[in-house]
Amino acid sequence: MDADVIARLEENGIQPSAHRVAVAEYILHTDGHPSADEVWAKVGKRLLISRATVYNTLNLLADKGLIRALTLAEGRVVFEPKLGRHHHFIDEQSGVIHDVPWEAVRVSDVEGLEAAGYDVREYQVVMRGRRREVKEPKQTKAARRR
Amino acid sequence: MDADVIARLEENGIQPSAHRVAVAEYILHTDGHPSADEVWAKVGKRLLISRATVYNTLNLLADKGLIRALTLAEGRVVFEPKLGRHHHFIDEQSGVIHDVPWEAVRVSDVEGLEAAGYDVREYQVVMRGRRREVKEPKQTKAARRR
DNA sequence: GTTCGTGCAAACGGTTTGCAACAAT
DNA sequence: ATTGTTGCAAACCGTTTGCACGAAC
Repeated sequence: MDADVIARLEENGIQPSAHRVAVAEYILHTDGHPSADEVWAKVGKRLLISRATVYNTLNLLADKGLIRALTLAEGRVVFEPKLGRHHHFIDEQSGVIHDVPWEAVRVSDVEGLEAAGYDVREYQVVMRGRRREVKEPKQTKAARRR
Repeated sequence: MDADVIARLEENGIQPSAHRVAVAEYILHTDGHPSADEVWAKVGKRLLISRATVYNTLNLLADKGLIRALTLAEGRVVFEPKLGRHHHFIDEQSGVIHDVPWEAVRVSDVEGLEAAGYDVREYQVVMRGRRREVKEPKQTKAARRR
């Protein structure tokens, strides 16, 4: 169950302690964008773990590139398992962040900024608005995934 | 000098007290992206003003749509005078935010997300990387403006 | 017994809030 | 007098840090 998670930790030079594995298991398998406190609330149900350990572990995972830290909404950092490039859509009412597939939006001419002195290492489109209900669960799911 | 600023405040139903005019004058004329504390440091040199008043005023201006609050970097909110649409480039070393002209990058197919249940009200491209020095000041300036 | 990870509580930094003083109408 | 604005300090909240305990090699 956590064999693959342990493997990933070790590959990245992280000692797979029980606590770290628990945090990593949760954050690597979520498709949401939980804050550190939310991770703590969830993982803390299964074993005794302090906020500090959760924060430290998440930062460690982020440093090693296993997950990504996002600061899109105000006042808090959220984490997501690092899966390829994608864009983000933020529901203005609920604050919920949705992943938008890379191919769903096309961005062009970013290379053109090179000449103006901008070495763009990464970029994404950040969208804000409202999320509507959609009839077909297939569509919704496909858009939500990745 | 502050006649136009006062006018803009009144147009938006904001009573133009001396303190509010001072804050508004500063934030509306900057082309940077100062945090509330930075605004306080600057405005505080000219008149006695408390942090609370600066924070309250900036939030008020943001609520009324005169300026925009951004949370791109972690741990702090920065403000910018609301001038049309543009993108943002964040220097990963310094944290400095640069405005990138709307036309410099083209984004297409955002409308296509409508069908997937996303009512996109606004969007922008957020880029991260490193800012290089550029020989021609003309180029640099043009890219930085707006 | 040295090294590393953890829990706890305190510290921290940016932001907000409560409240009494103070305009201005 | 009522209404709204300000300064100050305290509260707040997410996050980090210091430290002593404990497990593992």
